[in-house]
Amino acid sequence: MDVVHSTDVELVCKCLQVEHKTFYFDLKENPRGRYLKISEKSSGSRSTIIVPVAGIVWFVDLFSYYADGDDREPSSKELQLDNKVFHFEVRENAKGRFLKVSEVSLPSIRSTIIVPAGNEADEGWGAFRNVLAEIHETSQLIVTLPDGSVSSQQLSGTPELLGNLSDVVDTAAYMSSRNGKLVSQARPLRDGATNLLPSINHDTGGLITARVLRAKNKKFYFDLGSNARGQYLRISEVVPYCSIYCQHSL
DNA sequence: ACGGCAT
Repeated sequence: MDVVHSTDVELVCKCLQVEHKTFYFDLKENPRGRYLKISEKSSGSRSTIIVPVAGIVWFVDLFSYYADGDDREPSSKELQLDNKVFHFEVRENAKGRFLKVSEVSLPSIRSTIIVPAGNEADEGWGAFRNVLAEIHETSQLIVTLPDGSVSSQQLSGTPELLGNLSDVVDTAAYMSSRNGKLVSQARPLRDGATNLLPSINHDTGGLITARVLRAKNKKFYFDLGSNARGQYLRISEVVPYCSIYCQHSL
């Protein structure tokens, strides 16, 4: 199924357990752009839809609509993006209510995931919406630079900063070990987090102080390096595998 | 601990 020798870079990965199902969210990037791969795994079987990055915010909106469901029966929705159409449809069977999300891309390739409604506001559709919203926010924090130069980005009003921070750091670790290119770091507004970031001093030609960041049970190493293509920041993490993140977060 | 969809 999956292409083993993929050149696509993983920017963010999250997973969500709903009832007996596990959903995997992978924000990836290749030269054509970014996309979100959403997979569901249930007792061996697995299905996947691919959402172009521009569609994530619409998915947040649509899942909000279904999760916040007022009294009347929610209607089916369609979302057209690039060359695909996504169909959203609420159904019910003996096991409960669920949302069927189908992707149809031409010529006639269809894939579907089934998202259980869940029993409370913060599970099922609501939890799904929250994960999508986090990924959307994180995607905006991550900037990949084609020329390998360092830049920092001033952001304001970012909630849940530490959660987003570790996502960004994971990305940086992956990208710098892969091709030596750089990922800019968002500057958190929360004091505790700000102090842990490497400092980039533009007055001294972008000198970076190496540091170690501990977040939860993870450890990240920040090191400044340089090669023929310029200066870069290497950020290493002890356990860089997506599947292990998911196990930890469950 | 499911399992839906639909080929």
